Amino acid sequence: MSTKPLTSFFIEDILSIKEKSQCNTRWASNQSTDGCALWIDARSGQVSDHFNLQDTEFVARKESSDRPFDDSEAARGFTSLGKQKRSRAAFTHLQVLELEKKFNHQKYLSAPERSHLANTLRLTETQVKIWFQNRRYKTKRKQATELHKDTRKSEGLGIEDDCVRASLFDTFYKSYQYRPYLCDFGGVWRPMVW
DNA sequence: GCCGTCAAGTCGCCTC
DNA sequence: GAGGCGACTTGACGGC
Repeated sequence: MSTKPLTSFFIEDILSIKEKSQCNTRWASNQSTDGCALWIDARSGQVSDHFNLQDTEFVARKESSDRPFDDSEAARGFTSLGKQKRSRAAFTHLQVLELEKKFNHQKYLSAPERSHLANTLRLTETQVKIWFQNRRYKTKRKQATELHKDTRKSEGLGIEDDCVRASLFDTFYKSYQYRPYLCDFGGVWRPMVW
């Protein structure tokens, strides 16, 4: 594998990817304009070979090589009790990046959009669906935590508007839950202000 | 060893 | 009844 010096451009990208995705720090990627990507060891600062985005096998080989793999039962996906081990797919940084980009643009996908994204990222439609489901729930939980913090901060100061607004949003959210495609938040996902 | 993260599993609900 | 949703829970994994 050839290596190239790390430019400041890539350092910035690695930092932003690390902050955004909170994935492990070993590999970060940057898509270049010619549809290829550079894979960078974030610890050593070395850049790997240029490879085409379609070559996801490269990614799989690279990531699986990070872990020792032997012929034991565990390596074949079985526990000592003979039960099949549950697998946990780790999406590549590039996949997460694209999913995040799409999520920032729209919080719900139609079936064709999901299918297209799944094909583009070489994931299954179910994986894309579950990723969006989990991502929405994560966002909601984060918002709830922050609201709870704000509420505690403003307690006793007569600041109740936010709570009223949150309550209205909650009502809207519940009615919107099963009709997700009827509403477009216009890019930024936040509580609606009536 | 504990803890946080995250993909996937489960359950109950809703729409069509 | 199928398929999608939110609201959890579970289990694998990595960081400390």
